[in-house]
Amino acid sequence: MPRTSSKTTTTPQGCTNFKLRQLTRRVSHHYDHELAKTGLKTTQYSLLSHIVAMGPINPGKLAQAMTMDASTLTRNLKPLIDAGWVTLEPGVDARSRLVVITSEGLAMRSQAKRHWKAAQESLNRLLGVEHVAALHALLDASLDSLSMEESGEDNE
Amino acid sequence: MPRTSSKTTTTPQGCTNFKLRQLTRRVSHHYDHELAKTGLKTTQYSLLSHIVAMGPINPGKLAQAMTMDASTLTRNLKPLIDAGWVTLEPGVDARSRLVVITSEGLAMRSQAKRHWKAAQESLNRLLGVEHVAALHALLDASLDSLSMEESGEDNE
DNA sequence: CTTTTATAATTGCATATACAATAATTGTAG
DNA sequence: CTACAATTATTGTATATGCAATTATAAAAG
Repeated sequence: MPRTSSKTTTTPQGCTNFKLRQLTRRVSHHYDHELAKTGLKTTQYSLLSHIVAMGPINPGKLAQAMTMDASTLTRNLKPLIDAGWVTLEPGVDARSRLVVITSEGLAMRSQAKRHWKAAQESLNRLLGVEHVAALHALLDASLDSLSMEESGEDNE
Repeated sequence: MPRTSSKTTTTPQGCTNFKLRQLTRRVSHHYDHELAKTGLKTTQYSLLSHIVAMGPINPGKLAQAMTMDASTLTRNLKPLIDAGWVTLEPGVDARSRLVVITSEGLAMRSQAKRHWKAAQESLNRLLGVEHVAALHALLDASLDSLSMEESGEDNE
């Protein structure tokens, strides 16, 4: 007879990567709809927030903290610099730099934060706060597990 | 006294969108590392798989099924067409088209599937199968909830 | 039959993303 | 001090992503 045990029958179906990308598309759409009122993309809001929180910081460090490639960060900064929300200052070296928020950047982020909050709260309502909390926990745990990996697989 | 109830204290912290994008970057990196051996990006593998599964299909329908903008699909098809894995055939109308897999496309997808499987299984090991199953369930449920929304907010 | 409206896909524009290669600088071995 | 190695950021190239506008066709209205 077919196995009907209550445990260990949980082989994941489908592709984790596709599911993640698919949901990311929808969720980004949700936030963007709200943040559009400020002229910021959701990705730009995240970047701006990290700069505010992590203060003057090297591009490399910031990229690492946000889990993105350094070259991606360089390019994502450009619209923010062009808009005058952020500046690139000299660092301790002649090779290193410092990403610095401007007062306009602070004002923009403060305004955008209200819209972000609205988007987050309406998402909480749509999915249920418990659901979102559980999702956050799984996402954070997954990220941690994958960060371990990266450090310890130089076996060649 | 501060509230210490075991329930309803679960207000989600942080930004769902950022967490999703962050994990998506890492997970895509994981799959890409494995799929690179085939010359396919993970996104291309997903697209190819959907075309195989959904047979000759209109671009619009395919985009909808994959939760992506039609214009995104148009452009994502280009590399696959250039590589000869897919063709664009005339549809029932002179305006509609059909996305069709080629024999080379089938062969490529079959080869790539092995690498996808390896990537998925190593992810399962890294995160734990129970963990991945739970994540899938949450991602699927979230997507469903957000799909409802879209249909029913035409109040103007 | 012509004008208007709806449908299907694509193109223009802008951003997001990363790998490989490069530039610029600093550090180190000899 | 100089040749080589390591560090930090950027640029070249290619794909991923979506909104707004456009093209092309079909359907509906009059």
